[in-house]
Amino acid sequence: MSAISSPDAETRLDQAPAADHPELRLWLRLFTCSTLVETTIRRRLRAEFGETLPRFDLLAQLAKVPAGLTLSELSKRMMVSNGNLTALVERLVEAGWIERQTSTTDRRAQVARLTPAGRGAFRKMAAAHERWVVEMTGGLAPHETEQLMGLLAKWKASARRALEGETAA
Amino acid sequence: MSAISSPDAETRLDQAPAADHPELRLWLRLFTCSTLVETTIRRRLRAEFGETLPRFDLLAQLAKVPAGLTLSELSKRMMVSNGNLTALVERLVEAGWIERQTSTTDRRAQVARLTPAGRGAFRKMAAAHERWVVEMTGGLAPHETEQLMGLLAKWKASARRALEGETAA
DNA sequence: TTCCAATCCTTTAAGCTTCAAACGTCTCGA
DNA sequence: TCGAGACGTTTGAAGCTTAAAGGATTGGAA
Repeated sequence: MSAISSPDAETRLDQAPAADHPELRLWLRLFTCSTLVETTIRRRLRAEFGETLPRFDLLAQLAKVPAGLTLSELSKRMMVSNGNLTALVERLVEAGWIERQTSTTDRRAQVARLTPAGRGAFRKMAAAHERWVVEMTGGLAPHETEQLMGLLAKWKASARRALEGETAA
Repeated sequence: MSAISSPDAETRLDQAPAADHPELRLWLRLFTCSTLVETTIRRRLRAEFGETLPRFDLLAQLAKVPAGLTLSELSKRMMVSNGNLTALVERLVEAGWIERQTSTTDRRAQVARLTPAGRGAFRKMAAAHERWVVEMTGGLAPHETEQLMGLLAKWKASARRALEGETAA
């Protein structure tokens, strides 16, 4: 996480801002926002629950699907690579938060599922997590939240469109 | 941070709304946006230049300050921990992109500075980086970009306010 | 001057992350 | 029914990340 800067081809010594493209400034600002909130959540999760964000995220995904999810499905939803999950799941199994077993219908697939202990632990964390997010977003009026949702949706669509046919290029 | 590593055609990530607080949905959407753009930049940096985002980010910071920066100053600007920089700087020195020397005024401090080779390499990457960002933001009209900038600024301020006196709590 | 707290950096341990390669399993068509 | 290719997962190498502990240096107070 970091503050990505701009080309700044001339490396002016005087004024820092530099007349970057508005798109670049927007990306930088989004990134800063995201990092700020994410870092805070990460730090508090560690301090108050001794957990990491990836672990919390995995529990959250499973909490939504009592029947469990395959690792592939999990990796898609969490937007991380497949290889990433193997160790993460392993650690959560060790902790007793989740259980893992080979799918009954496809012996290639591993299905992960919350244990009762895991569900309980997650509930406490989720409540705190929600408090934190609400607190950090408190400065926005409802209509602003609404507006932001719309604009971000548009951006997301735009970015995805730009990604289509990437390999074809 | 990536799920897009293999362009699997379909990306049905947004599933059940789950009637959460609007703040939670907003945070989730911001995070998705940020991850989407970041992952793309990361992947392309690797594919086209064989570089990572942290390395690019560090070069970008130094490109703005020809006289160089101490590692502490760098860690603040990049929003990463101090310990993080030691190895990162070491690798960039090895690559020949930057040079490092003990500060002449404070023998505790290490000052990092771009080499000419590093500056050249950075310029090429920065140009591509800017193209990518502009491309992904292309779907937004100028007035929408403006609006988004304002709302994100407000959010950032709100989050920072929530963080004040965190230790005092 | 002497001493001590603050500052700067490095090291360490643990965990997260990716990509690429490898392995087992499944599906489907010949 | 057999084989090719697709799919789900694991492994390995490399790098990023943090918190915490430790060493060097500085600057100011007694």
